Amino acid sequence: MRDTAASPSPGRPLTRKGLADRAGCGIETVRYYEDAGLMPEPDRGPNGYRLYGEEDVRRLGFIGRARRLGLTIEEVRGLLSLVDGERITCAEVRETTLRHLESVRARIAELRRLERTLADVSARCSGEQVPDCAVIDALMDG
Amino acid sequence: MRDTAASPSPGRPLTRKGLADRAGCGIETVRYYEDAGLMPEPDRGPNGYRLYGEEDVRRLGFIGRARRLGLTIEEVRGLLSLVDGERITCAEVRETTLRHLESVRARIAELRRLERTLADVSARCSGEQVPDCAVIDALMDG
DNA sequence: CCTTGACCCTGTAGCTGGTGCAGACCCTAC
DNA sequence: GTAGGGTCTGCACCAGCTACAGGGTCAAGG
Repeated sequence: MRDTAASPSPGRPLTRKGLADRAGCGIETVRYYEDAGLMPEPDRGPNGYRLYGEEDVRRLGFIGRARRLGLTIEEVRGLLSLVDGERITCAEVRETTLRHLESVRARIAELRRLERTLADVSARCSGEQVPDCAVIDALMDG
Repeated sequence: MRDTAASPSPGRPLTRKGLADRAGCGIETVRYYEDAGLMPEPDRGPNGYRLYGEEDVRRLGFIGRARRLGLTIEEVRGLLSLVDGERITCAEVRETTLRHLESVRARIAELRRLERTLADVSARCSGEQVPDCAVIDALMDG
């Protein structure tokens, strides 16, 4: 792992909201990822408050970016276990990524078929104020 | 509504499974749509069994096709209330359809951006058995 | 007549990926 | 001292189903 120029972990620890803000997610989401085992159990202050460091910001950012790329929680968990285990290889990561790329392409193809159907069906619709519609007929008698 | 050449409603009523099979969905789904108010409360036989007719087959088929086109339950409910109210106009249906078409196109555009990002990121991946991966770096330090 | 197996009924819990709320505590500033 | 923010926990909720438990019913076969 490359080190960022920022301060190392226990400079001044972040609260849950601080972490959430830094990573651009909600505080409940942090807890959810913790429950789901994607984020480790953090240290606690004397008042029981969670304390986070820069590592957590990076990790939560990783999760967020992966999720925004559409990876499932399980896929993210897989990548994180590679990272955590230090036994990460580029080949393994590539496999997850390409598999996901395939599924994205499949979803695009599916949506394009859908788009055509919707365009076709709505083109047959006169759009007038009449109680008779080709869309409804198509759906009812399809 | 156009009449189909099939037998009218109470020829020999269908059971829940019969209806589900005809419409190509599971029997639990039928109950779910009933609870959700998309399907009407059916008549019951003396044993309390639900009894369905051809109208129900058509309606459930309508719901299934609309769902397969990606309409939400709420959108389907909207269309059905137009159908039920008999005050259906082509213009109203067209509006739902076009709005949905827009959202499908937006999803396609979003997925295409995603596809490019994934393709880019995986192209930077050597795919070798080395403990260092451009994908992970991109996600960690993005 | 009895059993087997398929079906039906209801209520309820689970799934994914969070979001939000209640009720309690804590901490800081004014 | 009190107002406001923050934090803690546990829980319920969203879509859109799916599945299971624990019972009842029914038709066919032996």
